[in-house]
Amino acid sequence: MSILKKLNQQIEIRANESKIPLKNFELVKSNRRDLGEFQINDCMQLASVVHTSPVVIANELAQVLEKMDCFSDINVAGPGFINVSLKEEFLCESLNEMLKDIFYNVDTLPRKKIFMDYGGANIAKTLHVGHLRSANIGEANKRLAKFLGLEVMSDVHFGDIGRQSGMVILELKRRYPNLNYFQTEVPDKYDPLPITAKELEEIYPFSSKRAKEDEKVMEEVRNITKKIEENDPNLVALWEEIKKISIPDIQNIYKRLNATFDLWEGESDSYSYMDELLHFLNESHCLQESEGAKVIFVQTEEDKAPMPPLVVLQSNGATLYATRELATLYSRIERFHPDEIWYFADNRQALYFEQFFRASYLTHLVDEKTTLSFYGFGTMNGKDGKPFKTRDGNAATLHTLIEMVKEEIGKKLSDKIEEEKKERIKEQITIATIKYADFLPNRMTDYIFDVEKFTDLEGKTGPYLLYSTIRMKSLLDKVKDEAPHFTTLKDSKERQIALLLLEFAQVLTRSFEQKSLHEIADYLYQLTSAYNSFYQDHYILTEEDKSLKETWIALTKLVYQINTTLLNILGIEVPEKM
RNA sequence: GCGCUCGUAGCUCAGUUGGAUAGAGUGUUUGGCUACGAACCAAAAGGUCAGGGGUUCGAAUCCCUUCGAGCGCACCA
Repeated sequence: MSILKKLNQQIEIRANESKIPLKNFELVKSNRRDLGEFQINDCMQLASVVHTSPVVIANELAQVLEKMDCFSDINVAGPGFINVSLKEEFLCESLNEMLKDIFYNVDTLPRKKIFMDYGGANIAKTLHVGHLRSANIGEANKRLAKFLGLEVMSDVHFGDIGRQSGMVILELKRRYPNLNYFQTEVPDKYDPLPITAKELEEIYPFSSKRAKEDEKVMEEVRNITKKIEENDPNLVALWEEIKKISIPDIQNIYKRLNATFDLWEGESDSYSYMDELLHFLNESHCLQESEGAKVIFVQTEEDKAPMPPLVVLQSNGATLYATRELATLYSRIERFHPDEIWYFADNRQALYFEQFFRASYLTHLVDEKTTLSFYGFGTMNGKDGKPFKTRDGNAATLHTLIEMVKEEIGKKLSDKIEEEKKERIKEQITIATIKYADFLPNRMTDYIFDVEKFTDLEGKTGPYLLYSTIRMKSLLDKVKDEAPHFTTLKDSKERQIALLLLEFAQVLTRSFEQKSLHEIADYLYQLTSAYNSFYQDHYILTEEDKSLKETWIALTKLVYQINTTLLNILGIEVPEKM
């Protein structure tokens, strides 16, 4: 159990023994550092429960704390606040334990199996900046969950079938009508595809625009889409070829972003479970006919707003996104038996996921013990507040963003780095810059995509964290033979770092609960910046006071460990030099 | 129309299970490299927490209301 959690529990138990009914007690980091390191606000609320003045309760609680031997400077202030600081010995002992094993200050979780769905790239559409969030947030949550002791598994869940396939194939047919995929009989051998990944990227938006402008074209798209679904051998073969062109590109970008997936499956993989699913849904008697389509009604009496039914089969009998999602869920439950399934996607899909979840429970596709969760994230907008588009009207590709940032990094890279290492280091700093900038805002809120924000290399940025962490490493390399140990913590800058180190467990737990990494991102900056300020004040290597020097090295070592641990959770690599 | 999210420093964002004096980065002005890596450190200036009302010992945070923004609302994904 983490240091502060242990402390909180002890305080609560002892307070209860003294008839002070503290509940869910937590020491709060003080925002009045002049009065103490932690504050206790609970006495004001307790006053109305026990019908005593808050100051009287505060004084009683202060006496309990006095006996505990880990606090100093206990004082009651204002309407009933208690301010306390930690004793130097307690702080040193705690940090020494943490130095031995970082998990001394981590609250691990009971083992559970989590299946995660993030990424969501579409075949034949290049990844754009909007895909950054899903990859980053999903991957970091996966790493965080694993770090806290959960069993996790992830699937990229490609959008590899559906209307877009109809769109792309129709346009391909228009441009290359003589390809033998388009003849009626099945050829002995299919023609090689004459297109590159680059052309593929251009085809989808082109075709999509045509279909939107002309209902006849849209009808053709629907027909082709349906034919693929009905297993038309030529069209299926063609689509498989298109996937082969598209997927390596996508995988490459995910790899660059350090996003890893245990499964590289797609919506189309759900087809092998489709018959079973439809049979299951029929048996559940939840499927109803409405306006020619087969739907599941998911509205309940408690709903204040209208909740549209989930369409499972279109009027023409074709499946859609929801159907494939249900089939995918069916297969995941059957194959992996997860305790929880987490979906990471844009907030705009919130209503859809609500329908999908309700349908899943209603039909008993999942039982009540299995938790389905949707974790939405904000949209990445341009400066005009609308989803980000470049000047030519298309969304900026992730590839372009990465290369743009990389160019800036290249300009600042130290000349001392060996030529053969430069490329790799440049890449590491680039990815760190982009990822860290993406992690800073809260998961839920929309944020403005600004190239300047991503190409900024100073201040609260990825390069700042890398630079500082590398500098710590460089220092530690110079003192390898010393035995670092906390023996004294008096100076306010050192104590501030120490308090931040104690907070480590809480930061992890809160981030995990909220599935938002901005707290970890912010904590990394706070810790690093507190350390840098301390670093500037002292020359560690030449310090003559031995116990002071040992403590400072211990401090450096622990901050370094926390930094590398957290950066790793965020999916950010630390280069050896920069 | 109904619903969801939001409005905090010039800009970009934290802070919302109610706590004391609302924070950071950036930008502006200024100071610090012959000592462990200056992609660093230090200082100043910058606020009607969109407006109004309410709840209470206490509100950026909870409730009501006005204004403003974005998103979603069955055969797309």
